[in-house]
Amino acid sequence: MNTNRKKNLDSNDAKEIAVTAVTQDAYSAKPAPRVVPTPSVRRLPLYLRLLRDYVAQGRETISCTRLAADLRFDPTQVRKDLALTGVVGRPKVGYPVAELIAAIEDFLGWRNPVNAVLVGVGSLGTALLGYNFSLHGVNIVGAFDAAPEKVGQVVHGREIMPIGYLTHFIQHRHIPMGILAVPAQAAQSVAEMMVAGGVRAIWNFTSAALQLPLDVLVERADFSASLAVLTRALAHGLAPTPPKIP
Amino acid sequence: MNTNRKKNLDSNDAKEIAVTAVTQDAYSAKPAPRVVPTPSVRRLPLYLRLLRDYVAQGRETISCTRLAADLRFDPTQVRKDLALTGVVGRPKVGYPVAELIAAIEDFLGWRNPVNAVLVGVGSLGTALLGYNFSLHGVNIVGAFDAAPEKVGQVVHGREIMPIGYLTHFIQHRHIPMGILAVPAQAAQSVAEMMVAGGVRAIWNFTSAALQLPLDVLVERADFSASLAVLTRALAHGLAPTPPKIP
DNA sequence: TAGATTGTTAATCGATTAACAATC
DNA sequence: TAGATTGTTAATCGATTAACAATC
Repeated sequence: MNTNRKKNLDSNDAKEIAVTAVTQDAYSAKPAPRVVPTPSVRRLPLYLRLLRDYVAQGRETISCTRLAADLRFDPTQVRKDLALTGVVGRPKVGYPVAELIAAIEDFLGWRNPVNAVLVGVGSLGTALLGYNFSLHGVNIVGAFDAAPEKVGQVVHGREIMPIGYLTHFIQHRHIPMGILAVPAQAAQSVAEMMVAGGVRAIWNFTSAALQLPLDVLVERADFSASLAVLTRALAHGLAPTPPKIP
Repeated sequence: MNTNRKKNLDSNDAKEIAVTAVTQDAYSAKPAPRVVPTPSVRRLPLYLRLLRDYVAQGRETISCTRLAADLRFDPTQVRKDLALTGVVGRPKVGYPVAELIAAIEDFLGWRNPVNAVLVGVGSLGTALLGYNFSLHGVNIVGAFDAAPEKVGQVVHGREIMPIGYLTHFIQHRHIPMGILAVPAQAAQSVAEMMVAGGVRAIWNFTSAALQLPLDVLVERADFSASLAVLTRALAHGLAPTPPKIP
């Protein structure tokens, strides 16, 4: 009981601060939690995806039990995650599906896409330009490449601009996000150009460890972490099932 | 001290079990830890990447302090992660770079690539076929697509086969890994064909929540989790820096 | 009503970070 | 040698899971 004292005090502090927040910000009935767990944020798109399926099936409410089963999550975890959106469920009934969808989209900022530039129109960059991320909160409004022969080409509706224009373009159009799809050797210098232009976040598809100001958010998206998990597992105990000869 | 008792007992158990493991498996001087933390496995490729740079710079040893600084990690965390590989460092000197590289590659299974099939040769699938993952533990040895007009085409050196051949191909060639790059609606059924063929792991680039036997490892690689983190942060407090007018 | 399901607090679990003796 | 750096244990932190009263 004694080692828990600190933790309990923390909980009490949190409650008090939350109450204060209500006083300060009378607009929202429920104060947003001060800090949102990143794992929860990462899971929210999974719920969103399923909720859209439920709508297509004509469901109007859904229980956390069902969501949890479909995702192989713990039901309590689902309840905690959904609570972040402020939507309340009804015992015995579940959560209103349409309301949840809207609340998650709002929570993630997917209702108001931010503009982004993409640098590096190789095969991955081309694939990214082909996606429409506008329902996922991002609009790619400019594409750049260092290769002179690529500049001027139109890929998925965007004309490729020279790297030399990058910083000015970001600055001029107040672009908050950069997508890095260049070769690893070029990553650091292109990232610096992005930051010089004023981006606040970088989606980094390269394997480079970027050295940037701490207030720039870098989200790693290179494949090596996934591959490490998969290959390590396969190399140690996850052998292929013996093929069933029919 | 009393709430910690359980935890301490656990540590002791671990030690005893580890000792038992040594007795059972006399080959390795240091027994591999029973369970390897996934976050550590995900970080190992980052070290590997930096270590290769250090080699290129002519370094023969590297301290965890330096690695930690370059990656903005805690030095203790780096020591813990590197300890997984079994490589020992020398106080005041650091870790031998070449040895670490080899040990990490071994640990991840990147010295002996596993075979994989890719299904869905759209823009992302094409990009993935263009990568050479053989230094990252994976060889894509077959590509499949449902569209009859794609079948027979050669993309990055692989002839696209019809989905109908998928299960047999996996079974016949003992392929342990499948890469899912199909539209979300097709994901579940293609995944089931992969499992029917005998894959033990699936690299899932779709947003679908797959319902598969629990002993099949599914590694999620769709973009929505990353996007959620980025857009949520930008929508709440990470505004673009005001452009500095020169 | 009875009981499934929510919202929330407490307990557990696991990962990260701090502390420090050993040592090169 | 002196002190930077390792290896490892202990402490902290944060996320997940269990428990359970409230309630529809």
